[in-house]
Amino acid sequence: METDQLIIPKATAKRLPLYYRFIQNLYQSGKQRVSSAELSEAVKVDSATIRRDFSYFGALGKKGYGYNVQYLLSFFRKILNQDEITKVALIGVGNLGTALLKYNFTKNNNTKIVCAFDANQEKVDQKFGDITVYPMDSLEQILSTEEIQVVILTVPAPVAQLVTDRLAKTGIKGILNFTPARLTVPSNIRVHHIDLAVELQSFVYLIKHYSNEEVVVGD
Amino acid sequence: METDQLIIPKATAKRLPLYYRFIQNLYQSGKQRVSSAELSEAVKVDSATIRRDFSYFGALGKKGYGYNVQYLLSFFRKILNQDEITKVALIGVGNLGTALLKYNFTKNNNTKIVCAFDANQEKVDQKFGDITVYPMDSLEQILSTEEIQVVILTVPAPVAQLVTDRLAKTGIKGILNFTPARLTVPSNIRVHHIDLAVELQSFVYLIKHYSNEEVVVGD
DNA sequence: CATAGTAGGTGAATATGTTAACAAAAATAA
DNA sequence: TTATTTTTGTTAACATATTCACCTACTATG
Repeated sequence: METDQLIIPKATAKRLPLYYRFIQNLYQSGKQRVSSAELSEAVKVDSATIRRDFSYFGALGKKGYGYNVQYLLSFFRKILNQDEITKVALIGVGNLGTALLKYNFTKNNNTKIVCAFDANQEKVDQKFGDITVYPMDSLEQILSTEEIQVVILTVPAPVAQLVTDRLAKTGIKGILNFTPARLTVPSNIRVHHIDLAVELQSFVYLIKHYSNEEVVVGD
Repeated sequence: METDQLIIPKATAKRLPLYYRFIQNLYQSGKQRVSSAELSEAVKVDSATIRRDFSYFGALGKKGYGYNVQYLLSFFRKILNQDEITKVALIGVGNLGTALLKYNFTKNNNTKIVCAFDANQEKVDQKFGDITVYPMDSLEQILSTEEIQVVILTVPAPVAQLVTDRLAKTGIKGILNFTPARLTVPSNIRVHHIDLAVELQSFVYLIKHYSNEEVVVGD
């Protein structure tokens, strides 16, 4: 919440959860130490990039040895706020929304979808595990009482901006937008687009127009 | 398919489908011309970036006028191969897989999921529109006869690499990987990861650690 | 036809990200 | 202990991407 003094490059920040997950696996499998080379093999990120990423947080490893798995794990847990769960709401319980509700984000993760909203009366009051679907009327009220900061938006594209305008008046900090709409938001709200059609289409473009110089993994 | 002479920066390539979709909207709404500033407002990409992106394809616009919508549209249609549909297969008809099957990619899009696969006998032979679910046994055979080049992978993480190894022996060119597994593939196959848990978690990290210097949209 | 205004294309500056290469330090082996 | 190997952390080179700022060409107007 506090404006951190230590600013990590965005590209690095995006890889942190990936590192965290893999370090967890290592720990669970009983491994004591790991080198940047091994990690690289597993997460498909260049080992120099991994060392550079880690080095933003100081000297986490030991020369000639590598990184201590348990130490790394506890360090990343702190960095990624794993102890404090971030509450998330999901708006739009359609096909994708439902899939995300059933997706167990909390596993290996500090985020949890705690409530959902839908305009369709038939979907209201449905339950997905311990998540209840509420009517759109109650949006502002519940977001406020639940103190929700992040919203996953999976509504139909034509209403995306309308819903966003309502969200803009709440205490929301970020919108993870799965709709194709490019949202207009006030500057205190951050938007991250995951546009599945664009992802698929640009992937196809890449495949058709670039000879395989090299295996490209990740973004 | 041919090793294109004209190589566009990857960052630009990823934005092309976005531009295309918006130009389509403009065209359908009867607009004749558009400036990079207007486009910028709509797709939330800096206008200079848009002009630079377009300029890789030559001079598409006219100074003092902007871009002709119809011309842009037909140009991008060609660029993005909109006339030839790319066949896609989906493997793993779980929650997310099902959502993607119901997602109408073909609308505004040159890609179509033509078949699906699942290991669960109960899901085999189900129909989603005109898409049939086949058993995993028939994977290689159907991918080959359907001449499929791109696969969407939505299987459970523990079997992702196993399925990938089978895919590696087919004529597949690309895997759109929605599983958390980081796949090992031969160099003739391209992988693009969309890791929803990582996306959510790194988004939360961003929100918590970066003061809102500016609204950040997109990747 | 002249003039004011608009808006694309692009060189140059800046910003961001990745990677090779290597010195230093620690681990390991002999 | 000493030599050898391993592996980090980091400098410097490189690669990619974004943005500014401006020139130029065209449009629109009177």
